[in-house]
Amino acid sequence: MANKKKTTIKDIANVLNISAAAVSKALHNNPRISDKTKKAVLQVAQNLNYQPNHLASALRSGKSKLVGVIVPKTNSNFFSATIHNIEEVLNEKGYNIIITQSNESYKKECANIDALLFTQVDGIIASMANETIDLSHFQKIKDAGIPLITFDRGENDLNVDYIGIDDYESSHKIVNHLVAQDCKRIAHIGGFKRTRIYNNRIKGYIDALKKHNLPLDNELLIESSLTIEDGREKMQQLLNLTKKPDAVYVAGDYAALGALQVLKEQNIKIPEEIALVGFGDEPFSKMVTPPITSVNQHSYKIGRMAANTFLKYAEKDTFKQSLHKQILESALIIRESSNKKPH
Amino acid sequence: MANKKKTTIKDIANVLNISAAAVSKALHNNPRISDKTKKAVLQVAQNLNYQPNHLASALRSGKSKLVGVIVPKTNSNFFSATIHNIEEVLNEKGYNIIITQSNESYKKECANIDALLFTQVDGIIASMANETIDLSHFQKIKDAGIPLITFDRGENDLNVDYIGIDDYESSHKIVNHLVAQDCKRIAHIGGFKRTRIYNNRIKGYIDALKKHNLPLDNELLIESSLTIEDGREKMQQLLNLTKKPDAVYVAGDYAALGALQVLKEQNIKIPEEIALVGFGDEPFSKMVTPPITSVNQHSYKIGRMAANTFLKYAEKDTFKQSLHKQILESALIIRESSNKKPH
DNA sequence: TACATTTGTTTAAACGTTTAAGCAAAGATA
DNA sequence: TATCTTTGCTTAAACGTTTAAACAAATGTA
Repeated sequence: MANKKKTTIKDIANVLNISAAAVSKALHNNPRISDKTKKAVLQVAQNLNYQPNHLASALRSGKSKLVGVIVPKTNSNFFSATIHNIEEVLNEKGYNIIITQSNESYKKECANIDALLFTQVDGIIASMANETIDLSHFQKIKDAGIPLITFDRGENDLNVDYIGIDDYESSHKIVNHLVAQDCKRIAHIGGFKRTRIYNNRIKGYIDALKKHNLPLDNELLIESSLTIEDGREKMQQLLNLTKKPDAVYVAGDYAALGALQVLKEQNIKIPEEIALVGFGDEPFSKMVTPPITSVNQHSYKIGRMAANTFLKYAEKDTFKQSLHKQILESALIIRESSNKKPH
Repeated sequence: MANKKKTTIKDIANVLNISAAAVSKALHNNPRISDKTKKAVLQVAQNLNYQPNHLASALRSGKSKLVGVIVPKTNSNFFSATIHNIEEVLNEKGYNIIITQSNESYKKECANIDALLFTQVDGIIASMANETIDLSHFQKIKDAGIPLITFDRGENDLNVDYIGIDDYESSHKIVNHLVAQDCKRIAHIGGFKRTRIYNNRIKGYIDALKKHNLPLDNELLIESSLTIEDGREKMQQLLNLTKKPDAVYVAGDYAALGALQVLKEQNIKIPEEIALVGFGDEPFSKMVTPPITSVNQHSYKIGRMAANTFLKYAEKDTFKQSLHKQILESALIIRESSNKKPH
């Protein structure tokens, strides 16, 4: 049955013949309330199954104790794990999080921000959609006077905190590894250039090739949406070249899986004929045949750092954000797909 | 810069020299307000960048326009897609959703419920954690007088709405298919028996075997957590049997992937020596080698139905829930891993 | 004893909105 | 003309909390 009347602070006050204010203070363990009263209040609260009305306290205090999280997709291991860690840190401090997904859509991202601001969140932790170029919707968050923390996919122009790995350096690690495997024609199926992290990976790839005096061939550098399907398509495109690559570095594990699939269908030996490297270290990467070399992005640390960065601002009653990057070193996990000489 | 003062309904009223009540009504397009006033209010609201304070209106109206969603994990395609569809339906009706994940933990699920009730959500759409046996925390939701809609993982004892596929029947479809492939010793790596859906799959498996007069061998029926790792382990356990199975039906695609891995490592021909079937139709299932036969759970429809069921209650000011199941027929997607005779 | 301080509470206003009730002015009815 | 209805607004209370200010009683101080 629905619509029971909820117990309020006043009900408790009536039972004990004290004021609502006293009850509120007792519940907040105010030192000016006697232990006797506190005990009585707690007891009655329990008996009446009192549940504080968050809306009322949030309205009065101006703090909702809610933090919004915006991610492109929840069904990636990286984002799922990051969210989990954000939650763990924030729950401990009495915050709850509202997760929203943009599905890589700019429009959805705008809607998400509106919804979160509408809910009066105390801050937002976000990773941007692929589609996003214009940043004015993020400006709304800053205008609302609440902290905005970005991670993985951020933009310098926002002038806020950012937590992520060094994508440029990660590309170097990958190319270095492939060169050490005697690869000479290394292709890159990258993400969209307009997304900063993918652009950095591309830059890192290009610069690393230069460093090793490898020719930079335009047909070896392809932009992709990084879905499984697109990974297949772009791999096929590479195989259609007259001068095929001997290594392919894919900027995402899902697309790498698609690429792997195509290679196997065509009986191309991995890593002997073509070595394959992914990015993101999804759980399936170590489970497919052959296991795919990938880059671990420390979702654990990133989530915790993002949450702690928010908390830093939340404690202050006034603050000013500026571009402040916290960059973690990524870890290249070498597996069979690129390892020609196992120990 | 932080902490700008926000524009309220009163600020608008002051500018126009009318009452706050008139502004509120104008914003809600109340027929008793003149068009002239409405236009003026809208104009001023825009100029002052007025954003309604959701907390205040929610407090006053008793409706937060927020719906809580609880899932075991967001990084599964099924749940991610379901959430997306729930969101789509609810957003259209002015609701926002708060996603929380239990990570299959009973404790976390309790915490999630507390957090959602604390946030004064207008209803909760939930799929239960594997660990959950005791249901008293869900009782809290009913006690709060808000609708509870369960999907995929529910329990009859809760006496609320449930939306899901027919797990029992799905097992029949799988066994029927495997029998048609001439399989005689069909194993089942199932989920935890205490979880209703997995129990139903197990029951369906057993009854289907009986129907086909196949022997029910206890060592062929294994309980698993259905992670990739556990899938590996349980597959190995089956391979260690003196009388190996000639088909394995795994109750989840992640575990099926682990099983596939082990089979391939040991050069067992799929599907000739052992046929493999998964459950859930994760995106990777059609991409691995060989592609895994699986069951599609209609996440699209389930999400929309769950959302619409909630809306049905939300519109009423009083309601009574009871066990009401909406069961969808699942779809068996036959792929190479179990298809001995392609067309 | 007289005054100051501490303790434990109450009163009342506030947070920003919604809404029932009231009311004056304008328009309709007869 | 007198009365009824409609229109367009205002007033004031309410939602459930928090909190500054006030205050009485108890305790401490000299």
